Amino acid sequence: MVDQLEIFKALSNKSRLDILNWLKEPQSSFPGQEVYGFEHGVCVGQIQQKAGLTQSTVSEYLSILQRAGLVKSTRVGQWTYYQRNEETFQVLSRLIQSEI
Amino acid sequence: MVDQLEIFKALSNKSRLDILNWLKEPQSSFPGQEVYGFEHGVCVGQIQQKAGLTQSTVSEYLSILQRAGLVKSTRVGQWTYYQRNEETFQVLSRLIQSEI
DNA sequence: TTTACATATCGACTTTTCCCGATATTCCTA
DNA sequence: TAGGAATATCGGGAAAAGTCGATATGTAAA
Repeated sequence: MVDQLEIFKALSNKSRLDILNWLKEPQSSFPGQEVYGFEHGVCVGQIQQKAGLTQSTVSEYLSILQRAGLVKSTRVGQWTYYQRNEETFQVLSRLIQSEI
Repeated sequence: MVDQLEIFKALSNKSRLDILNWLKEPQSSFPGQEVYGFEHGVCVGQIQQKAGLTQSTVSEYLSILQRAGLVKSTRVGQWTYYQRNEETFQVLSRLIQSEI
């Protein structure tokens, strides 16, 4: 169950759009961070560094993206890895074509 | 030239989403208003009544939607008719599939 | 089991958005 | 060309979003 409005609000912020874009191709967006591995996505710290925002802000933004269904997270040890939830993007794309 | 961020901001409001939806099928969304004709879209007053917002707010919202490229307007006499700009919706849909 | 680190949450402040009433502009008609 | 109707713009108060620093929570390693 997707909430259009919540998705659009989540997408109404430059930094959050950037983050989603970086997560499209983690290896090229976060070079030299292979040490963390990318199987589960990218961890908060890496994103924070690249975004140039505080840790709390990035954590908050990732929650917003997750609540909207645009990303999903996996906890591995002390790290939380985030990756895109492509399904939602597909649903949204179709929604815009037919529903909105 | 579409500005993603501007589009998403325009879509981040319940009333504006409603308006876009009403404009999908003017005849069924605005019954009994055939007197105005629908060739050029729907005029501000009709939308205002249905939205239950003030005239100034609706006018403002329509400007926001227009700046984002989601609607286009035609002035006919003292009326300004608004209609959807379907092209932008198609572009946006594809953008979400491939770019964002 | 204490410590150190990664992330999440909280409280506060600033900026933006929402939405209104009042006023201005545009255009038609008498 | 004066008046009236439709729309646009302006100024402002309230609510929401953006963003931070400080603190709490969870997890791993010493």
